[in-house]
Amino acid sequence: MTTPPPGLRERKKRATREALREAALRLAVEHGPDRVRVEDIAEAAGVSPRTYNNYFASREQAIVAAVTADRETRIAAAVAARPAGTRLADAVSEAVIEQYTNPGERERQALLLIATGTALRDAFLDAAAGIEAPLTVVVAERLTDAGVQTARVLAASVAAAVRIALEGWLRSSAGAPGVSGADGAAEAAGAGGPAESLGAGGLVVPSGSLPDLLRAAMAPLAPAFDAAEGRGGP
Amino acid sequence: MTTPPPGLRERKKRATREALREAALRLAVEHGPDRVRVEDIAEAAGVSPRTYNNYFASREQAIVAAVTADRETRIAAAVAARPAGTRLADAVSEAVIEQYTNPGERERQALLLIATGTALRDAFLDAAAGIEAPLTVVVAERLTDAGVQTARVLAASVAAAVRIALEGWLRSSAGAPGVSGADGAAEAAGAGGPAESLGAGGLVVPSGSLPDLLRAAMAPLAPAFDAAEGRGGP
DNA sequence: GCGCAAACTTGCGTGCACGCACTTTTATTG
DNA sequence: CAATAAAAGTGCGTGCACGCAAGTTTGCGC
Repeated sequence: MTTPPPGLRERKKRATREALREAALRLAVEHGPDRVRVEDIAEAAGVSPRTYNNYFASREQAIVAAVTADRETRIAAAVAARPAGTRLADAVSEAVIEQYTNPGERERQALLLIATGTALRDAFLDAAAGIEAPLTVVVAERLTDAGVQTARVLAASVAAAVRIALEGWLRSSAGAPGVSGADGAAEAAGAGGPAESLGAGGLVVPSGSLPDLLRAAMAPLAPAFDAAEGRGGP
Repeated sequence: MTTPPPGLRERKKRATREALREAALRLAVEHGPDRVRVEDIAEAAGVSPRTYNNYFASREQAIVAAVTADRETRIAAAVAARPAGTRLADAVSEAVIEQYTNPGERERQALLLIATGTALRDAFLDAAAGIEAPLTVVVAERLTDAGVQTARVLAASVAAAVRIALEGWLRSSAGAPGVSGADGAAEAAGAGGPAESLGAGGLVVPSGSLPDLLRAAMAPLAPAFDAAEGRGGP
């Protein structure tokens, strides 16, 4: 029903994607992230440069994908796997933390690489937004009463919280610009006054462990989940 | 204290930015969004093409900025203007709706233009994320007990809710791809099954008015704001 | 007024994203 | 198994984002 035979066509696609991912990561580690051209990655994967962009929309996405892989769908699956009676807020929170808790050695090396430059960092944070769509599906399943729109908002809020936690986690040696991790649009406003003072002052958890940061970031959303589930107080 | 004299340098910058914005919008309306090159916009604003990118990171940003302008900072100001006793959730919600409720004729024309293509739509939604930083500041002011991290998450959630509302609002004639409006990262997951069925079924508010959509999108977050404020039940 | 330092602009060059048209490969149907 | 449809890969051309290293303007202290 799900995948009778995966189909030869599909296998080739996945193989190509994985080849590109790994080639991108390997070359980036070997020569430094800025000294790798798309042409090199494509060649290392045995494919045309043009084909590269059929798989990844930006150069950084390929590198980041080597770490991200299909984390999003696994999070959704992990949420769906929790028993039906559990508090949705807990189910989501634990599923997310569980999937972001990896002692993988290769991933740690990749993350070190990602933390070096702004471009890769942004791509990594953008990739984290990928959990929104799968999360919306599973959340909507449990919130049949509240409507799809509520599920959308809650899933997006979780994605935002994850992004914030990751931002805080990556903020170690490099000076992060400000509060928001969004693209240049914020700068266009020209306000640029008090935001820095917030970003600069490290009042909150200088650099705690990632699970703790994730838990702390998602905690404020729990009441919203409870209300959507119909749980009044406790 | 805020702006003793704005300074001649700053005035020129703002003038250049505005010239670029308006030139971009005018040319896009005249010749269609895809038939305007950066070179044309720069020339119309009397500036070098290279300088254009010193003000806007992408071609679409300039066009969108003509509508967005400094809406973000006005939202923050509107929140700060509410009396201190009001429920924070209401203050934020009303401030946002207030700033997105404009019967401006020129803006309506621009939004019609924006809705035509995918690129402009995405840029517009991205620009909406610009409210996050200013919102974080004002929310953090009122939530001194809960900590800055909570303010960050709540502000980001509001920004996400606004994005979702705008997505739903723009979904009229053009077929939107799915649930998430994020960039191509979601597609990389390969899940792509149930998400479409959610996006396709227009169960929730076929195309209500924007204020209603915004209100509905932000409503699920109200319990989170209440809890952060220390308000137990009501 | 004078000159200095910082900020803004600009030309140039590089790599990249992506539309279009075309070839090659895979899947399906009679 | 052949014919045909669908989909992925590829070459090419265009416009764009952005780093770098000048050139130019603005602000400020003397």
